[in-house]
Amino acid sequence: MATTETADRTNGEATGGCPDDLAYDVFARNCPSRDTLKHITDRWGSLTLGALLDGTFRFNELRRRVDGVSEKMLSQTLHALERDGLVHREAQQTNPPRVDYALTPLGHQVARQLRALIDLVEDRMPQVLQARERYDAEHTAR
Amino acid sequence: MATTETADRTNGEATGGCPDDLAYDVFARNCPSRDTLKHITDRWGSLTLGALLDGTFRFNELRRRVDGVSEKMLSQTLHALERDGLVHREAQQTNPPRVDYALTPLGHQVARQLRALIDLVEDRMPQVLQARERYDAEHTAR
DNA sequence: CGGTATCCTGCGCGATACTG
DNA sequence: CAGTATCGCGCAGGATACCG
Repeated sequence: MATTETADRTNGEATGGCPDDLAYDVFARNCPSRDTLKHITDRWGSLTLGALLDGTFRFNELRRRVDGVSEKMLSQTLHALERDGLVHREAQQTNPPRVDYALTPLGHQVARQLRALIDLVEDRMPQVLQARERYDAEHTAR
Repeated sequence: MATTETADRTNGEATGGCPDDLAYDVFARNCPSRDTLKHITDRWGSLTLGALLDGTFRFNELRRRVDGVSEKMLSQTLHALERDGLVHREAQQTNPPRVDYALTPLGHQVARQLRALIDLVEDRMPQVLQARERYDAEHTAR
């Protein structure tokens, strides 16, 4: 079991704590908060949380909303987020099966912070693109 | 040139825009905002921006603050962030050389959003760890 | 529909060595 | 000190096939 998590678990996920076990400092390696931050900010993690801010969705609905995610990665991402207590999974024992994913209260708090970041980035993209042009211009001739 | 960026460029960085080129929707693939979000939320990107919120730092000072980052990855990360207009690089032509890195105004806005997320995660880690235990308990016996 | 099991590949990233 | 150059490994993650 937990097959799709292999990569995740073999990764870091140090069960040991931070130097000071009261503070969870992401800047220290071997701190579990770094792993959680990674789950959240990961390519698919961030987009999945962002998508779930809009409501409750079924597996394939999510796949469509998070453009480009594969079945495997969405599944893996959802498991990690569920394990961290950010996503709630509700399966109805019907045929065909129906599974709904939603944010937990904690997940909602996180997702809102994340969304604020995403909105900021989207809003400032013109500045970013402009900065890139400047940078590239200076570094190609140089 | 741009040697360390190879991976980055070969990646996505689609110069084409989003379907609608006025909105930069991270949920759509091939949208440049997704790349920028990646730079920001990347393992080292997030930590580097977070570290720079505390002030201006030299290369090796940053290396020490962002525990575990290699020279190569820090260099690469800083270049990406500088290119996106989030980090300002100021080199003094002295011997030994001295280079200072600081956030741009835009970088500051982004970093503050990011920091809010990081603080939230660190603050809620006990809940996360508790959720993990519950999850693991339910899924190992099962 | 809602996944899991497997296989395979590219590139993320660390280690090491070298430069100005 | 502040990087770049190069090599190599390992995992992220896509493609495909299969299952309840």
